[in-house]
Amino acid sequence: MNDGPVNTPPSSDDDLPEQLRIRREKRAELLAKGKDPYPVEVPRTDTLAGIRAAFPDLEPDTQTGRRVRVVGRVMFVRNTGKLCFATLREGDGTELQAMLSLANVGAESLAEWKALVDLGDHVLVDGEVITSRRGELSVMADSWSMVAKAVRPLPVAHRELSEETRVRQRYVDLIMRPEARDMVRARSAVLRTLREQLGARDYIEVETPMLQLLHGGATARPFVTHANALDTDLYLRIAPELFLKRTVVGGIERVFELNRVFRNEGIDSTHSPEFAMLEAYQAYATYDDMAVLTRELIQESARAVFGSTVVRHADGSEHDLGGEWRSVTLHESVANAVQAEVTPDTGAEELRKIAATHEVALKDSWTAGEIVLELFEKLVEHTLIEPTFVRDYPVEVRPLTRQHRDDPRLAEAWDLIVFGHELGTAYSELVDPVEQRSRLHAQSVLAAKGDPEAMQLDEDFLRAMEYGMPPTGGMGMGVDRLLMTLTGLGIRDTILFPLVRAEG
RNA sequence: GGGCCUCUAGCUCAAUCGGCAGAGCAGCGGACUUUUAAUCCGCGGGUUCGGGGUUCGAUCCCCCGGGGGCCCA
Repeated sequence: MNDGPVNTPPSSDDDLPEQLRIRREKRAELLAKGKDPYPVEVPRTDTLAGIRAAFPDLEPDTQTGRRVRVVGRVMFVRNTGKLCFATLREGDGTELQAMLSLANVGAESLAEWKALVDLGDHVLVDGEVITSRRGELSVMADSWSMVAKAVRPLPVAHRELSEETRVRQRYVDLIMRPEARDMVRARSAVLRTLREQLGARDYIEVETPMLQLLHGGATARPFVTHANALDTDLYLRIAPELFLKRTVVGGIERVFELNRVFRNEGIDSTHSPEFAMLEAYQAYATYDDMAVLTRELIQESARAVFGSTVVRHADGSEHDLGGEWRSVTLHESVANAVQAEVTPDTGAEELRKIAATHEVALKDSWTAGEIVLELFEKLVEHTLIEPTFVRDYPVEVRPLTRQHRDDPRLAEAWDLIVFGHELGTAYSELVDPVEQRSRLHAQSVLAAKGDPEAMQLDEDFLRAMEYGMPPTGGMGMGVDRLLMTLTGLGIRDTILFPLVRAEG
């Protein structure tokens, strides 16, 4: 709760804007007439969708004899003298017309309908399924009652909702915009698909700590909180990786977690401070195996949303994510972009010259590997539109990845880039506890020097690894990013209630 | 963190050069028994994001602060 004006009751209804005051008066009038504006139970017999399905194509001016009681939110009203029309809508967006005639409901009930029902109200209509003379499938009311009075008016239905209202008042966005409702369903379909597909491959879903004594598994700035009972600071996890690896050590050979991680960093159209992450680990697998898994998970997610690997973006464009995806090494991709030879043998000095000619700013402390990664991020990443696995990163930028079997300066790691953004990553995991200790020690030195993103030395994680971790492939993928890839929308459209600043 | 744009009625937006703050939808009153964003007649509705300044006079110009968007870091 905050103390914003939303939570502060006005001193009297007189202070309210006219339309809110009038609706409150209508609520009071219902109560005065002994009619509950918010009844506890609603004797619905049929959904609007059910009625539409049962009577798909009636002739105009048909009486079915079918008596129903339906509920819905009033989206449009067309009140005439003795015959009123209203468009009712239920949760999935299905609409059905209600008709109220003087002859059927009587003068008093019709007058109350006109006086007390506003756009946005939920109403119950008891009547017969008919079609109007114009052929509109309708319920011709014998009676009606209020189901839930809306005391705040809905936005105009025929204008775009402002960006701010869409995000701050998602409930309004969901009422007004089918695309907002579609996203909720698309996200659910993707989450269900990921779980089903992993389950079908004998992966076990686990839940590991979100509150952690040490943060690790990624390079990112964490949120800090405090546990009173332990009188100690805790971190909200930036990744589940180190606990999932402990799980693999324990013999759970195929394991995944699909839940929220938290990073105390920038907020923009591609970054949210809390986001949903999938991580999966498979013993006796490599980063090549994880590439196949990742591609299949994404392609199945596309099928779950679109019925096909062809995804449709909000701008109307279509993109086929089907088939095999191309791979390129990090150094090849940079060499191609800068039109010069760039290999693991290229020295830092040479790379600095290349960076200068392409106006890429570098830090003095960076190694050759770090410079190549910067060149990739600045010059290449946004150009990779079709799904591309970018492979074999410098070992110093992947502290949890094993050295490449063919070149110890490289790590067996790939990033998956789609539409110019990183969608997922995978490693052949580092499982040598001695090597892992030395890598984390280097990270902890960086942390001691003040790098807030460096990893901490997690002795318990190293102890687990000392018991022997099998060779393992691991992958991670941002679920919000996956939804963005599938829909072409920004991250705040994929998250139902994204973080927003407190209202002023 | 920096730059640019923006904030006006319930909602979406206007307002000329600094001169009585308007429209559509929504609302209220009236007419209308087949409407589809119903239509027709009439009427209300404003802390112009907040604070300060300049001015006879500020939605408009200046300063500080807040919210939102876009671009950059």
